[in-house]
Amino acid sequence: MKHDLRIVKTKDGLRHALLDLLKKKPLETITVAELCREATINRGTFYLHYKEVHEVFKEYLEVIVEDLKQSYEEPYFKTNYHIQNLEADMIKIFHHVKEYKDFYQIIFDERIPMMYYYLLFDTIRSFMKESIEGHFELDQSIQLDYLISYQTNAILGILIEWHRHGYETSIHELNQHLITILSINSPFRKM
Amino acid sequence: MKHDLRIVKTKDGLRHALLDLLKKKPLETITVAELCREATINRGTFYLHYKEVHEVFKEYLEVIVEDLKQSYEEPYFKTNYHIQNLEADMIKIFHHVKEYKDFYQIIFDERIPMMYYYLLFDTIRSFMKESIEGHFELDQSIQLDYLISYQTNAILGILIEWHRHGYETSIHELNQHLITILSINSPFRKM
DNA sequence: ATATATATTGAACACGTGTACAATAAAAAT
DNA sequence: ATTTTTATTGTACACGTGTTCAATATATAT
Repeated sequence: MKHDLRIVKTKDGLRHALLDLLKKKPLETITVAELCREATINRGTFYLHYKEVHEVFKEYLEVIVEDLKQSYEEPYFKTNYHIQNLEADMIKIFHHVKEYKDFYQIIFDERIPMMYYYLLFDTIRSFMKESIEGHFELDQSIQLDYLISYQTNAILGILIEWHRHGYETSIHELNQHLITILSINSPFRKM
Repeated sequence: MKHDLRIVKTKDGLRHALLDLLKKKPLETITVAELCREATINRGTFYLHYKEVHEVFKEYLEVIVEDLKQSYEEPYFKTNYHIQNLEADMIKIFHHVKEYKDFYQIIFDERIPMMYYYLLFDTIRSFMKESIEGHFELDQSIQLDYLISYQTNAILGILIEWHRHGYETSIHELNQHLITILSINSPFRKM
């Protein structure tokens, strides 16, 4: 009753059709009508399961976010919050983004709604929270919120820059940059 | 010949109508047809000047970005790149965002396209570039790109967190958080 | 003031959107 | 195997989109 084969078939058909269309044209130009034509599925049926094309894409994204979580959470010895740890964590994210480059090119596209960015932000933020939490004794937890969002978005800033460089920078080079940035990014360190 | 009154009147009418509609409903739900009805302007005329509703909103944003630039670039004694400077710079941005809170609530809305975020990113990034450039002797300029984007997006991370807290955190408190973050955010500093 | 240039309008078109409904097909339940 | 449930389909509707075109209105230029 919960896994009606008709529904599964419909959703799979739409997902498959979207992937095919994405090879030919950008996400923002794909209409519901076009997607349904490609999938040979009635447009009314689409609206029984989704509200917009984005929701179909979002299902792919959830798989990718799951991969990001797993690649990040794979067991390794977590010592304290220090630079080597942050590097090790981030290099995993770089690998993941490179692997799903085609999707991240869509996510960072300027025509795409912020929701995807926030999905990525929240995912990485939860890792960052794990890494940071408990390592500082702060009075108010609200301060921690700002710190974590600061750090999370800083990393996303690197991904944005990577995106703008067409993902041509190698992961090794990115990691070198990260080390440099983290070493420079000490405000009390006079130059 | 360059300032045809008819064009000015049309554009003003559309801008005014958009502001009125924004008081009642979110940007993403405002259609071209609706905007033109509100402005009593033919829909065909709209398409002579704009491609979508976003382009009308973008004209407001350009005014706001101009204010951001001016509030940031107002003359003050720039010493070196150190924490006090970064604070002074950022508190100006906080003030500016608070003043135009209504617009930033739209910009950070999850349904809105990334273009507005990037517009903000690029604006702040140019300030950050000024602040940072020349204070570090780096071999390749590409490294600087990543550093600047890292720092810029980190600040935007604070704004995102502010947005999520409904802009209820006071500017004074935000600045306190920033000081704490900058003091903590030294990777070589063992806790 | 008149002529010229052009912005605006209204109408029409093909296509997309979101919804509703009865008819049909295909699944699950017995 | 038959019944029951429900997902899918086809059709229709009002509305939005983006474009074209001749008619009109309103600027600018002389």
